[in-house]
Amino acid sequence: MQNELTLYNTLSRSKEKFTPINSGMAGMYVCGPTVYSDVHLGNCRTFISFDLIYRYLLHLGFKVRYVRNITDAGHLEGDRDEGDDKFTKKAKLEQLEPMEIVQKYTLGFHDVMREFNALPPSIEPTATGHICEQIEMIKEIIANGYAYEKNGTVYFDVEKYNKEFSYGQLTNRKLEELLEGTRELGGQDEKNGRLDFALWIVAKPETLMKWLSPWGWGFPGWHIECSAMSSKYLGDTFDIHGGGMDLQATHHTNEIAQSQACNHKAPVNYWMHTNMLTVNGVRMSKSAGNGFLPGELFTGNHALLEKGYSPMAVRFFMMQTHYRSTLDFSNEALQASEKGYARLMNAIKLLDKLKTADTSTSNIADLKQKCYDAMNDDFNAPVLVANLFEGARIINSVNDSKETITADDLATLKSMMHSFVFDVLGLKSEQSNSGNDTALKGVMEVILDIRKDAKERKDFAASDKLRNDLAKYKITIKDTKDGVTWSIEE
RNA sequence: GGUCCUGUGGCCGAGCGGUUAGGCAGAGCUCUGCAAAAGCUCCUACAGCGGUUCAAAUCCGCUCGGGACCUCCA
Repeated sequence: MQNELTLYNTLSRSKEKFTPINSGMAGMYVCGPTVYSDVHLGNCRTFISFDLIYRYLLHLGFKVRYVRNITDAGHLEGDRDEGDDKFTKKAKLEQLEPMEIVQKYTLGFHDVMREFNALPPSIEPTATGHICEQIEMIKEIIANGYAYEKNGTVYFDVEKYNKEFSYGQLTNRKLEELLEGTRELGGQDEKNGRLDFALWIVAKPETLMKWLSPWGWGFPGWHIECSAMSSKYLGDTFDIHGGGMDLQATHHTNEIAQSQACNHKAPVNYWMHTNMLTVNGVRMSKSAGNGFLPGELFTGNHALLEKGYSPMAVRFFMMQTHYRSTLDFSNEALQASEKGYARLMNAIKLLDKLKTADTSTSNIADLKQKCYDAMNDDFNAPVLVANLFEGARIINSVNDSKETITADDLATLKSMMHSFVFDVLGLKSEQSNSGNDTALKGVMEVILDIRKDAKERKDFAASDKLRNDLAKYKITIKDTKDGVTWSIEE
């Protein structure tokens, strides 16, 4: 669509024109959640950012295969490749089977994504469903000489790999620098090198989630699942790999090393990283204990929240910040978004009621182009939103007969507003269902009729009482030139 | 200690060499019985100090803040 899509590639640290491997198609892999606890809002931001990217690629007409995994195995608590995996630990805590933990939090994750109106990915593979692929990949890496086995655990040999490839390329660091920042190996460590990481981890007698491998019973290391599943579904080299910025230095660095060591090819053309959500300037994270659960945000049931915010208000809040900038949470900012979102949606509702004229006072084609320019510039949603507000302004002005619009321009404006707001930004109307209730509609008609009579008699005390009483039930009455309207606030 | 990012009006947040970003809040006006909504107008900022340039929020240097990663985290 008008001009080309560019995106910021972490590999080159610059914006690049997006050229897919296969014309008209796009393969995208995004690191999904580890389902051992509830997703917090910070996690959601990443997935909502990539939902925007997915939606825009679809809007541009790309045939997109979007793969987002579910990590449901392995993933140790520390960096020492020992102890329980996160699922076993949580299972013991909640007295459930590990797979019950997985099921519980996977369902919770899907519920939250649905609330945020995030499209489901094309494929959502699980680590436990791809143990064979991971074992095969590890075997290949060992065969190629980049990994070694010690007592049932397989380690990736980072220093050997670095002799031929650049291990720190994603974060622009040299191996010597990385080694300096790592602690010395303790006496009990069996790894050869300080930076070596586990591909496969030996099971202990009490380990609950384990599989039989050529190296005995064990479970996969965290990084190998993404390498195995991305190459299975998208090929040895694919277009876009995304994830949160916190995964860049370790997880994605190791993914590149694994895939390169296995397939002798760079796995990804464009690496995209989304920035963190912060609270009072500090990153929201599970370990910092400053995260909210989406449910707490919707209900307002949290010490930091003054009130509840609807999923769409929150989504809109996120869309007003670029995905590579940190987004700082605050009640004030969220309330501003809530109002701005309502303003935008109200304008869209007016689109169907506008009267057309022989001339247009605004350049709609130009505005539409600006929307594309914003999104083509590394998915700049905040600028898109600014342009959509310009659209809202035009709609309101035409509605007030302060400006005019031709039928053709109105059709363009309408399709532009709808496709960008609903399809690309992924917003949806939060109109209460009760508004469609025929009984309620009837009652409102009767009430408004009574009020109309009162107003005609200049009995404003009576008409105001009706309006104020209805307000208690969050029903808003507006007297406009063309008559009375009513709506229910969520 | 190392690798980076960042500091924009009351708040959030784009811009990254020459234009009013935008939203919210605030003030005034128009419309209205009033209210709400909407429109118009106003509030015109870029941490500090130097430098480059015809021109800097935007590039360079220094100073002072804030943050991330280097250890599990989206």
